[in-house]
Amino acid sequence: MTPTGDELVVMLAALANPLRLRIVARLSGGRDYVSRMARDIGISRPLLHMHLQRLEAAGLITGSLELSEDGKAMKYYEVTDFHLQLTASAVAEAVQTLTPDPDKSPASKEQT
Amino acid sequence: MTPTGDELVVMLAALANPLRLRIVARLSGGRDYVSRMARDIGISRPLLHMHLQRLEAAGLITGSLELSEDGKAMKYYEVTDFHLQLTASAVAEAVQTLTPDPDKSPASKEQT
DNA sequence: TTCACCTGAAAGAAATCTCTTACATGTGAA
DNA sequence: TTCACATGTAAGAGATTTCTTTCAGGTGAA
Repeated sequence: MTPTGDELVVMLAALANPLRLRIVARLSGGRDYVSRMARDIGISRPLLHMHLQRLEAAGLITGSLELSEDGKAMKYYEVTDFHLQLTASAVAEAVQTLTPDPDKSPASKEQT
Repeated sequence: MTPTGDELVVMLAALANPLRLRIVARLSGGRDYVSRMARDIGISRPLLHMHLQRLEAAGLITGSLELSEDGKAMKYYEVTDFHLQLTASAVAEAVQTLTPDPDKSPASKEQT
């Protein structure tokens, strides 16, 4: 349940944007489909699409393609109930499961 | 105490980076000064300097310039005890104190 | 003086993120 | 058929982030 270090980075990066925060805030009030949100928020649909993908990739929202009564395909998104606890020690723990950066490790310099 | 929407974005952006997470993790184990951390972590001092500034600007760490016994200037950093609660509704609340995006507001189109 | 340590900051390359415009798909109704 | 709605994706400009290299200052000790 606790995200790995890498997952945490993805989640934080997804939330570290005003527009995406607005999107999450909006969806926390109920599910909605792409085109309507784009109209309401006042941004282009492709742009919203991109932000939604980013949020979904982070596991913060989920989307499902549904058919409306009149037969149109609508993609509804809703928030997942994530809850992250961010403190220095929580970060310290998450870092342990962070993919090592091949470059910066102390590594023995012998034997390439 | 609860950060505004704008502050939250800055904090999240500061944490949304593997290297900066490592820095926070390290400082959570005790204060340290710049050059030593750079050596240990294995990155250049200017680069570390930049990341530290970013974390300090977000209020996650604080630095203080001190004089060591042998008279050298050392900049020590330590973590602040931040704790962020990240949930959809917390985001919804923070968004209310987000600086409005002049562009995307519904705004009356008359009278430029 | 020269060396080893500490600090800060500027310049530029490379990668990533954000956003717009444009194109292509499908449906039901007029 | 054409319109109004829905979906997705690709191409490119512009801004930001990340990182290296280079320069500048300071201290105490050899």
